[in-house]
Amino acid sequence: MISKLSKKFYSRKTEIVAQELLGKTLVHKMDEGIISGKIVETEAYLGQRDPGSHAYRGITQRNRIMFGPAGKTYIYFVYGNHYCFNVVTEKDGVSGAVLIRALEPQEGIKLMKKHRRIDGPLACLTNGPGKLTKALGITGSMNGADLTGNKLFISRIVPRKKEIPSKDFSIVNTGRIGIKEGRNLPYRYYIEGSKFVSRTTPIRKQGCG
DNA sequence: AATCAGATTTCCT
DNA sequence: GGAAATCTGATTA
Repeated sequence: MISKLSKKFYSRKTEIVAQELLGKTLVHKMDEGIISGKIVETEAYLGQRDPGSHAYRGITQRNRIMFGPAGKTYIYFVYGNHYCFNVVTEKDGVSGAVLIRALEPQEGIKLMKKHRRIDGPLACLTNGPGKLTKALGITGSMNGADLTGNKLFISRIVPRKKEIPSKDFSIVNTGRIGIKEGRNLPYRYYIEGSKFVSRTTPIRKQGCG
């Protein structure tokens, strides 16, 4: 049984949501077909207390979604080339978001390869924040979209009675990647041993390119 | 394996 | 003007 995560799930502390998103499935239903992947790596970006967060210096045109109600997407453009996909957390009026950094491809692998325009190993398709948005067909026009809708959402497997618990992995907690301020704060989480985490992971070097 | 330019938007010192 | 929550392809050893 599959169940979509509710607004209530997202309306909690950012660090909690970041950890609980691990193992859940991000789904994008497009005209071309369904694309989905298991979330294996996340980072928490807090509000005014967190120097690594876009929300650190208060509300701006770009980051205003982070201050609104939970369960929306916050998508921004970085380094002139890439989109990063976040989910908004916390109560309405409190800023916070979780960056999805890596997925393990599930459905629609052919479409992912088409979007990425590569035909390499599976582990190289969605192992980074810029890569996964491209593979799933997520663009800036979806900024602020509601994750409780039917096109783009996150779901969890609800185990039937007596089945294995849905969380059968350990979480590794480290500092965040790609930022200068607040880099040492322990707000990055990933599934121990996953081969699909982003390339700047000490776990192993990936020959992706 | 390591380093680096280039893509080029949004926000700030 | 310069840095930023990144990735690719080229160049150097």
